[in-house]
Amino acid sequence: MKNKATSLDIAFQAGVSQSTVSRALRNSPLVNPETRQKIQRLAKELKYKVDKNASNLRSQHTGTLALLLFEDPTSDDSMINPFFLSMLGCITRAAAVNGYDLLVSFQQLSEDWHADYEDASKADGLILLGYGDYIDYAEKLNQLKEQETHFVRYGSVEDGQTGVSLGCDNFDGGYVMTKHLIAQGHKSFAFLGGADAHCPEFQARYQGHCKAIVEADLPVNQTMQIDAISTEDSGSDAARTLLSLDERPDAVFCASDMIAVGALTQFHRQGLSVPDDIALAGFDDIPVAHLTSPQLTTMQQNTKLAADRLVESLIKQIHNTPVESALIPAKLIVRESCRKSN
Amino acid sequence: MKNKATSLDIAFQAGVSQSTVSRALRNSPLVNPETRQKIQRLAKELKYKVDKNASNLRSQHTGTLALLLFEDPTSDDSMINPFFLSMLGCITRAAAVNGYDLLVSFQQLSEDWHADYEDASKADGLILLGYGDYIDYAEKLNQLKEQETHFVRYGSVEDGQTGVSLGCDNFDGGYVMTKHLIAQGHKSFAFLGGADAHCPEFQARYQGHCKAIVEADLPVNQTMQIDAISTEDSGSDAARTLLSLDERPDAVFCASDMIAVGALTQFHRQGLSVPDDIALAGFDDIPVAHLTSPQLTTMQQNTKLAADRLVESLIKQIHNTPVESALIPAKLIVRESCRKSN
DNA sequence: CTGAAAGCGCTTACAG
DNA sequence: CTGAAAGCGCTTACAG
Repeated sequence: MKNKATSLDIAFQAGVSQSTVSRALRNSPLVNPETRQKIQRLAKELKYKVDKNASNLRSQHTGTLALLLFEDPTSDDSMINPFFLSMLGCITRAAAVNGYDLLVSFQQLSEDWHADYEDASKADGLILLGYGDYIDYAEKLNQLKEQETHFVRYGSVEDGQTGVSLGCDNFDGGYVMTKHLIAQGHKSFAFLGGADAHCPEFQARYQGHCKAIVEADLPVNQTMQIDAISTEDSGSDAARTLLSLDERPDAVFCASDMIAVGALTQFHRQGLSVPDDIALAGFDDIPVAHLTSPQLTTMQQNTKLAADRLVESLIKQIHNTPVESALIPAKLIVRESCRKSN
Repeated sequence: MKNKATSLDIAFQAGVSQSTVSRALRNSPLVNPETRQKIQRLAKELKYKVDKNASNLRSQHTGTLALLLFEDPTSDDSMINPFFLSMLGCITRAAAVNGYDLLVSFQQLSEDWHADYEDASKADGLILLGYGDYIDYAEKLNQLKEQETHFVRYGSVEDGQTGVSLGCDNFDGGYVMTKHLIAQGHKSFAFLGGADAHCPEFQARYQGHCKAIVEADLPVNQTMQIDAISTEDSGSDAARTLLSLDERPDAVFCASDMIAVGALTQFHRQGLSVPDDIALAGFDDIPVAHLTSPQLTTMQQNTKLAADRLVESLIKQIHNTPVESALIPAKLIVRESCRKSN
């Protein structure tokens, strides 16, 4: 980039002041239409672009949003959870549509994330995305709040949380899926996925799952809840643990599709047929879910809708419009992996 | 963000000049170690962060890289090609490792991309990623060059291209895969994917494919090359067209895994068994490739390696170190979809 | 509607 | 090793 044109160059050529150039370029009504047109034409000719650093510095906002993606430290380094990848894609688009740039950052690499972004005047607001230990990061949310940083979180939505969160209605999702499983005639169940406060999203799915079982007067078997994080390997391990137990459930509900995919591989490896020997359900509806064999029945999270809401909510906060946390419903997608087993 | 601390606040509390604070914070050797420590401690206490806009404006560089992702306008709006999604993830990481921020942008939304980023002083350099009509965009590359914008492109690598490109060795990839198919005993082939200059990557894969066939003294059948873009639907359509022809090939080589996945679905729908009735191979090794049934034999593009190289090359250019275009080899991943059919 | 001037918060010669 | 000063390229009161 040599000899970049500045607003002064344009002012000189247009025979007006630099202030007028600045106004004309931002379509201020305070400028004569003819002057404006002349200036805008000149700007195009000179390939002039407003220097963002200068304008941001002066006006004290950035026109960019930052997306902080947390990753489970145990997850495979080279592979990002496809669900978040999909969210990332949709958020990028939503930000662009609203005229914001998007700064993307992975947060395994910096412990100081809570301060890094807005403090550095890089972004007007933050989108927080990812699994990760909720208990660890609840405190950082308080710091963000204290600094009056604008942020939205995608994740579990509960009363008393700091800041605004959007998230899938995990409890209802777990409930709906389990009702479906019961309606298919299944009577005993396993749940693959961590189900404690460290991972409140999975926990809510589990609680919804249990509610449906109890409502159907079926027994909840605690030993059938096996921890797993959202990776194929972890799902596979959990499935192996499950199959080593004395009894085998009719249906296995996995806290995420990644877990389900891992479990499916394990079931096949041990000679079990899905859904004939054992039914299998996931959560998320990631792109692979309809490509596995059998195709996976799952609860769909609408990533495009979620991304739009996230960006909208953040921009409202930036404009000081009050916003509230909200739940986004998940949708049951019935495919092949849960057909009645007898 | 209220009352944000500035370097002046620190200078005042430390009893030194603002210049010294600036130097101390950037670890300049020109500052007394004790003074430096005092200043750095103070900065931490006050949660001070350097204002990027101000420092970028003054020093005339941004510390950020911009990733421009082109998309095939025909592709499904809500779904980004998983191969590029994976690249996006790896590039984000690679940028972070090198101390750069990453601005992500989808380029269906702006025709003016060639000017938008570096000109606006948003980024020190550009990474160009995506399929898209090469002929359309070759000219824009010239504009970038003319403006002395730093950029790297991921895509086809050919002599006489403007700027520096990194890319998979598509020709060799097509060749290696086809040799494998031949070694499995297959004698007649179809190729699913566009094979003209608008999509030079697919074209190169096709040319490598043909070379292997010719070398084996087998006939190349032009009617068996069926256009497709890299989506499931397009692959499925191409497979349908293929099956409507008079003869059926032993093996189908798809220009991408997405095409292969679509083709697989179509074959199953028409009652064909893969690989027993027809062998199927892909290209990319996207995450679903090992989850289909049968698992897909494919040529793997190492996205992590590619991302590292892309970022490295761009940073070198920013530092005015000369860099060259280069090819990254693809790796044959043999799975189940190509076993000999008899 | 327009211009002159201040100033956003830094970095970096320059002088000591 | 340190400080005073200039200046990056804008936006925005302020005065006309």
